[in-house]
Amino acid sequence: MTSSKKHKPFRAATLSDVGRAAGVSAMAASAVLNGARTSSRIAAETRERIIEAAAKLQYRPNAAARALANRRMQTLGLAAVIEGGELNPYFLEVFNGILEAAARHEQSTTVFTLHDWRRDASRLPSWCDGRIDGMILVAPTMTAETAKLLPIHTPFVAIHANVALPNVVNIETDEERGAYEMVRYLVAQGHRRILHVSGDEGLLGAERRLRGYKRALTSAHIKVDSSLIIPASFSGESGRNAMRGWLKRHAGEPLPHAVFCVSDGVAIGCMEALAEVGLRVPDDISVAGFDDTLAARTTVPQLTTVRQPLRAMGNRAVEVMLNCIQRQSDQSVPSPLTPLVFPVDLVPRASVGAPPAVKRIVPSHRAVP
Amino acid sequence: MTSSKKHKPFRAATLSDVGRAAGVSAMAASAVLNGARTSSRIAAETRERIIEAAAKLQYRPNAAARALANRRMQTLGLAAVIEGGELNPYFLEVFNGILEAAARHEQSTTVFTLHDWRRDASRLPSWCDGRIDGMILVAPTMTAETAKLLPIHTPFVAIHANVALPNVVNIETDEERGAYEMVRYLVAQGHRRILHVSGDEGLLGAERRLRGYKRALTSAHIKVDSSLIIPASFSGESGRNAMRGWLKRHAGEPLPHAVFCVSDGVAIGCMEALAEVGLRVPDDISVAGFDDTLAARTTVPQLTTVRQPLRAMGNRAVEVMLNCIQRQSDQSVPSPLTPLVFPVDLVPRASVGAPPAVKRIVPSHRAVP
DNA sequence: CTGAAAGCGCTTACAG
DNA sequence: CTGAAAGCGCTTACAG
Repeated sequence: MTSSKKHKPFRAATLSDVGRAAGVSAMAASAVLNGARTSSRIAAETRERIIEAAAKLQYRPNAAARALANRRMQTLGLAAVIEGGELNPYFLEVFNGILEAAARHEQSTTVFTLHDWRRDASRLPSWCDGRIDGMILVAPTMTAETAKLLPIHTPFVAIHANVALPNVVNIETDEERGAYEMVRYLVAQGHRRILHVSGDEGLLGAERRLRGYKRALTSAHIKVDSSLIIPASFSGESGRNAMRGWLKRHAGEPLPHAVFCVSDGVAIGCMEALAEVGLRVPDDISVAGFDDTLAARTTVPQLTTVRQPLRAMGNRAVEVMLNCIQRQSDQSVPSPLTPLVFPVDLVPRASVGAPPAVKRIVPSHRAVP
Repeated sequence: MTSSKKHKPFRAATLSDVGRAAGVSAMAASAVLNGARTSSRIAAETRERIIEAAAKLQYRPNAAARALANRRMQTLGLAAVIEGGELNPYFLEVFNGILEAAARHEQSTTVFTLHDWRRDASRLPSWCDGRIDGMILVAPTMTAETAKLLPIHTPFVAIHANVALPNVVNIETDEERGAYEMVRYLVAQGHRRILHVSGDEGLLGAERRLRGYKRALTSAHIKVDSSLIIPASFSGESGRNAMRGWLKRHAGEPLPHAVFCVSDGVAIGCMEALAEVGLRVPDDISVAGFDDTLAARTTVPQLTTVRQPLRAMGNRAVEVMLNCIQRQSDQSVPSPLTPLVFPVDLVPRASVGAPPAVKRIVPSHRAVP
């Protein structure tokens, strides 16, 4: 193989290549092509030549070189648990919001997956090695102590942390109120025996939802019955199992009028378990979820749920993050805008009807847009 | 503020810092900490000191600097349309497979979202600027011409491309066989009048499924009746409209025994249209889908469908990609392992029963785990 | 076994 | 208005 024909991998054009092609130095090219500020210093005619040369060579500034010089990768990290046999629509919606806002601000988004927060939180620091400028934690389950070990150079924003994390901007929702309003709504439809399929104990979200459930019952003068509170985790499978288990243990006893589930995923699992034994929703039993993920609209019947503005929260996480990053180099930049606690909304759909005992003609429910 | 107290942003430790702390040069530190090959050259005692210093300083090699020197970012790009109802579960499963394999190979995954392939495919080149080492396209819908414009420096792998893309490794499934087997299965249940609600014309997936449908009928000596093939796109809404339209146009005529839909979304739309006119699935008419998305298990009855090994395909995409990247610098590396066409599986659930005319006692269908 | 040098491709002062 | 220089933090030959 001769030297001139050597089959070395093609390389992308660099600033020097562009400069050479345009008969100027690399930094003149830099000023025109990348430098926002200094670009005006270059003569209009030189400018033209440089831009032309860049187009011809398909010049694209090398991200790694840029990052090294600027100490900014223009990339946001996103750490989450996204697996579990069941698909995780919660994640998808938050994710959409983050990607959307990141793209709007011309940031890339790099996704890091954990199998389990407790076990894998220790891996977070290793990802803060210059490949991202900040890290958004989605539904992290970690102790405040662990959070203190996060590298100081990297800003962190958490959405739905299980506890308020130190050194981290926490973004959350008013889950207790969401649960409260859902249960009040069920009561208003005539339900009194309301089963709650709960989330993992110790998770802030699960506890807030449980608190809302209890408070709503109490305020409606319905006694909280602990046999109507069954544990699950946030997965569809656990919801299915929890519902199956309850049905088995309470065979022959009266059904609950309604089931309020800690999440849509759990609610869908419940609906599967109910379908297995031939129970129709909402004719025989009503089911409600929480989150208003995409899946809530794909079930038949569609799921009554509590909407969290997941997308907007993802958006906000990015904006807060960008703000933190800016402040690293420029302390005069003002702090993130409040509120970081987002309100929630009840979304009535077809999975909740009147209880069988008090069946009556009800207007057909329709999806709220 | 005195100079010594200047509040400049903390910086992560560099190799020089580590070298200084250990009393050696930066490249000695580099050899020990990052260089796999040269590391043996360093005296064991020096080694120790360096490792200790690195630990104390929490040294982490800067990814951007490394990428610049190595021309490898250790990051894979992933381009997909992830919004819009139907596609999401599909995407999530592929995504999981990709993230899983990428993490196993210590690659980051950066996600790029498109609103629409035709419009946004032109943005792909701008992302190939050194921030990723290769790009995986998920369900791209682009012309072969557009694919030719993709930068030559970056390897591309596509999962479920709408047409075989040039300069791209294409990973697909045997959709024709999936459709074939589904229709054979319907025939085996006693169905002969089988309606096919098809997908967008020109999409490879839709055409393959249609071909499988026709081939199965022919092989069962059932004449293909073009009035039993109706067009839709891949959305639930189009399925609902297609089914409604057919029912209206063919009022008074005999119903099909079964409906084979091009996707689960379309099948769900069909089920809604059938429910509207009081037809029960599967008692009056059977319905089958394709994809085995989350939604397939949430309908009542659960949907008989065809499963594609999306997760495994995501895995394979990463492995093929890594192989391509290696071959860029080392041409002696062997080519990707076949096969790149994945088999599919029939998933029988409750939405398919016997046709009304040949109704007989059938064992109760249950969900396949 | 260890260090000084050059380079990856960019940017940011600093000279002319 | 434009260019030569130094540096971002690493790696890879090349000397000692």
